[in-house]
Amino acid sequence: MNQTIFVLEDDADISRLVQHHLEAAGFGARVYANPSNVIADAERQPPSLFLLDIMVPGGDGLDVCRRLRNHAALSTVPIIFLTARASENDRVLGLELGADDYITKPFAPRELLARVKAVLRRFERPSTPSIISFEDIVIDAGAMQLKVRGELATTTATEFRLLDYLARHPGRVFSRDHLLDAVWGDARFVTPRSVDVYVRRIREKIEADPENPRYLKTVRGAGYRFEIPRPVQ
Amino acid sequence: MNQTIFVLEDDADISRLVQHHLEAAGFGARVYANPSNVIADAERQPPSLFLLDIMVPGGDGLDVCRRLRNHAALSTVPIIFLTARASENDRVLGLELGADDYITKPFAPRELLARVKAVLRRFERPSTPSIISFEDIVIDAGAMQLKVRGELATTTATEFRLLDYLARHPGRVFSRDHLLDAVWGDARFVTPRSVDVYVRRIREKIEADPENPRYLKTVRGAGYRFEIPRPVQ
DNA sequence: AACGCATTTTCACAGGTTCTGTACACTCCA
DNA sequence: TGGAGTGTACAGAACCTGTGAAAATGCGTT
Repeated sequence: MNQTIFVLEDDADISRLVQHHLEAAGFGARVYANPSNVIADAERQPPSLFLLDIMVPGGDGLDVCRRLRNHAALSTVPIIFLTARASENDRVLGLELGADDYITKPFAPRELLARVKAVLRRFERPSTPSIISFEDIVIDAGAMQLKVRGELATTTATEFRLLDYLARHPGRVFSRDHLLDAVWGDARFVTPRSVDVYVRRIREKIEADPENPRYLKTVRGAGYRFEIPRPVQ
Repeated sequence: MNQTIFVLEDDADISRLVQHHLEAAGFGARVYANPSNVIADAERQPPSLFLLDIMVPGGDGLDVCRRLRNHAALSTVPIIFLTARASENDRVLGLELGADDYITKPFAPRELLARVKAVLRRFERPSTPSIISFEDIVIDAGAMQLKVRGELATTTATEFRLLDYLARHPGRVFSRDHLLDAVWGDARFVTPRSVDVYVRRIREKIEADPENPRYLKTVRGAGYRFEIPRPVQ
C-alpha cells in the first residue's frame, strides 16, 4: 500500500482528525494549512490523492484544484473536496473543475475512508497481468492462488504478497527494508528479520530443494532476489 | 466492462468533466459538440448509451433524440438527457420522446455515474447472461431467483446482489471494501464486517455444509472468493 | 401517525490462525 | 578464527473470522 495523501485544511481540529483516521487506515497523511506549500511538496513527491478544503485563507482549495489540474505531472492525481454543507455553489464549481468526489462537513470518519478508498480504487491503474508464471510455479494474484509443479499450494496473505512482489520484479535485489515497505506497507514497526522468516516459508512452498533455492535467492549483505531459473544443465 | 458512451455537449468544461468521470469509471467516452457527428459515428459503431445535452447550438438534443428513436439500428440504445435546472418543460418533452432518464445540471459525478449505470443495467442485454449456473446452484439475475439443488431458495436483495457479484467473477478474490463498493454502492457506509454477516447467510443458503463451503471461500487476510468447485474425488 | 414485519447493520466474544521478536545455530568470507 | 550476515524453532502477541443476538432501519398497512 504505502499511499500518501495530502490534506489541505486550515482548521486544526479537523485536520488532526483527518490525519488520524487516514493514518489509522494505513495511509501516509501530510497536512497543510497553506495552499502554496501543498503544490510545492507535491511536485517533489506526488501523493496518491489530494483532500482539499474548499475554503482556506490565502487562496482557496478551488484555486489549488485548478492549478493541479493544469499541472503536467499532477493532473492525474485524484482530488476530493471537503466542503461545508451549505456551499452548494462551491461544490458544483469544484466538481466542474475536475474534482473526483466531495465530502460535506461534518462527515463521519467512515465515510471519509470509504470515499478515499473508492476513489483510489477507481484510479488504480489496470495493473499488470494478474497471472505470472515461471517454469514450475504459477502465481495468480487475482485469485490469490499459487500453483507449484501443478499442485495448489496454500499460502498466508503475507507470504503471497511477498512472493508476488518479488516475482513481479524478477532479477532485482531488494533489501529487507525495501520489502517491508513494499509488502507490509503501512508504517508498521517490523524487524527486518521477519523477512527472513517469510523467505524461508516461501522457499518451503515453492522450492523443490529449499536448501538450494532456484528461485528465491539470498544476496548476502544486500537482501533477496527472485531469479528466473536457467534450465538445469 | 468496455461500454462506450457518446456525449453530446457543447460546453467544453462540462464535457471534459463528464468524459473524465465516465472514463474513470471504466467506460469509453466520446464527446461531441455537434449533433450531426454523433449520429454519423453511432451508425458506424453504436454506443451503449447516449448522453445528450438538451440545448446544443445547431439542432438541439431533443432533435437528436427524435432522430435516434426513428433510426432502425439505434432505436434501442438508451438515452439520458442533460438539462438545465429550470426547464421542466424540456424534461417532460425529453421523456415523451423516449429518453430513459434525465440529469439536471449542475450534477454530481456520483449522480451521473449512478444514473448511467442504472440505465445500462435496465437495458443490459443478455450479453451478460442473466442466468449463471454451477454444479448445484443456479442464479437467475433477471428473475432474482436462486435455485439450490433444484429447490428455490429465498434471498434478500442484498444477499442476492452479493452472491451474484461474486459468482459472476468466479475465482477472483475480493476484499470486503471492494465488495462494499461494488454491491452496496455509493450511498452507504457500512462496516466491512457486515460483509461477513452476508457471507454467512449466503452460505447457509447455498452450501450443503456451511462450515466447509465449497463455493464461497474465505481467503484469510484478503477477503472472499467464489470458487467453481472441482468434482469431489 | 402508529404499527408490525422483514431486512439490514452493528456489536462483542470466542476460537483459531497468522505474525513477529528472540535466541541460537549456522554459513560465508576476510 | 572472528565477525557479520543469514537460517530456524518457538511461543506469545496480534489479528482475523464466524457467530449469535440485539439494535436500527425501512416499508407497507392499518
